[in-house]
Amino acid sequence: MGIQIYNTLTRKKEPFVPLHSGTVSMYVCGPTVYNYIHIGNARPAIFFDVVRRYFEYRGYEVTFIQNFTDVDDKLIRKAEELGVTVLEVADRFIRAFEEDTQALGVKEAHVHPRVSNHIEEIIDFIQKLINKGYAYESSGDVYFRTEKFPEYGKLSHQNIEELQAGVRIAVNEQKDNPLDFALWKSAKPGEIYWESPWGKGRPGWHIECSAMSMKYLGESFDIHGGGHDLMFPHHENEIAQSEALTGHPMAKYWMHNGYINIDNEKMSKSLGNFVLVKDIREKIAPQVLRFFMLSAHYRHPINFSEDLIEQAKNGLERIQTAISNLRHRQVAATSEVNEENEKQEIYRKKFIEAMDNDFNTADALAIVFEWVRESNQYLLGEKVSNQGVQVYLDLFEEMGSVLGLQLEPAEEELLDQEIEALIQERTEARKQRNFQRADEIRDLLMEKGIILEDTPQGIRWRRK
RNA sequence: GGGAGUAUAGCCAAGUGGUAAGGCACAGGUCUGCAAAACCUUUAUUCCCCGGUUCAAAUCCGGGUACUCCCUCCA
Repeated sequence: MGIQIYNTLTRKKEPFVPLHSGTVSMYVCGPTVYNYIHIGNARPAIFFDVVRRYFEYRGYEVTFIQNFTDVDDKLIRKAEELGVTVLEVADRFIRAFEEDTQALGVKEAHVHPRVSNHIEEIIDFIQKLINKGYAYESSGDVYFRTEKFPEYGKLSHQNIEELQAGVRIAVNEQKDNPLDFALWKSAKPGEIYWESPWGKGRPGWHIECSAMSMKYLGESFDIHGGGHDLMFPHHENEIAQSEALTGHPMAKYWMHNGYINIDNEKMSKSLGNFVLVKDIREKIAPQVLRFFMLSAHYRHPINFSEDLIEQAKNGLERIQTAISNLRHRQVAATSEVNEENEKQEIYRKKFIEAMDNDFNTADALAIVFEWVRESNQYLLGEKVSNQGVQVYLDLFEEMGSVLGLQLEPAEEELLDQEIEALIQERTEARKQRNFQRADEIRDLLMEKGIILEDTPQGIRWRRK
């Protein structure tokens, strides 16, 4: 079957056929860097990272571009607030973005183009649109003439008449038509600006993605991704700009991820319920957040609450425990019999089948859990070999790396001597069937956050 | 007004024509000195409601109901 992708443009799942055999070019709308990212920003970051990893896993050479919007109204306001320049604000929050996404296990994009570094390309793009009659200058601003582009609305499946009827914004006198959107905005006094044929100003929001994707990926590329809310008007406008200029489809597949609600409510400034990644990282392991995000289909909305995070945490722990069970047995395993390869192949196929189906990470995780059961059952059997254990570990590693999940428990740091001594003492006590003392020690260590387990292969411990 | 989406067990969540995955929680059992971990078993005659198509529907069609999002900056 191969990889199937749900394409917003056609509203159907389609087989993925790359523009250029063996390669995938993708562009994902990145954040406006005026603040720390919240968990709503984390969803596309994590999800499209999985898309990228999966393509790589399937042998494609991927070029992954994600922009930073570093010039816009929100940045200008923030800069005033902080008494620094717009670009200093951007630098600061780009660093924060990198820290947060790195913690979430997101691989770095190949290029993170910034608007402020691409003004020349943007001006050039706009000039060409004007030359072709798709844009017009109006007292220092430049607008895109939407009625010149008959396909306007094809992505969000709305037609121009209905859009016009629904326009809620105050009519801007500069525009010929309320649906026209800004390509270039003239600078107000004191604002950051660049020189242009239309005077001092800065790019409108949508043009950056058209200009920068074209620069790095060409006039047509494979996949354009972003949040569901960007579908209209942002992506619609990108299509209008790019396709008006080039006459070719901008992207072949458009992918949109669903929203995150907090306790069943939309995240919004007025409700004050924004959850920042940097804050949540202090309370829950980033891996748990990542696991949580991947436990539902990317196009469905998900709800965020403490209770659901707790569920995710416990689920992830089941997988990690299975792996440490394998590690624990690895040294002791003796039998040389290994009949697990066939089983591994079956589960690998199931995993690929799940991911092929429009990146169904929820299904893929279900396969990981089935592998957990297989693994635990294996360890229960008579014939456990190091080779067999390795077969289980290998597929865990393989699936984990596609999902970007660190399934292997973190390297256990050494216990301090006092605790080491207590464990020793307890082992002795158990030998002498002094269970009272043994239980005492176990309780004591439990208070220190260390869980002791007695296994046929000897005692083992883990942190709570 | 226009567009899009969601409704599946206590909770989360796949499945989109062939007779309900997986996880969390809960209960019983096995193992254990007791635990933990693990394994086994049980847990939705049924997928928001009402009609229809079909040998067969959670899945398709029609009509409702509820909730969410977009059309204004937004992931």
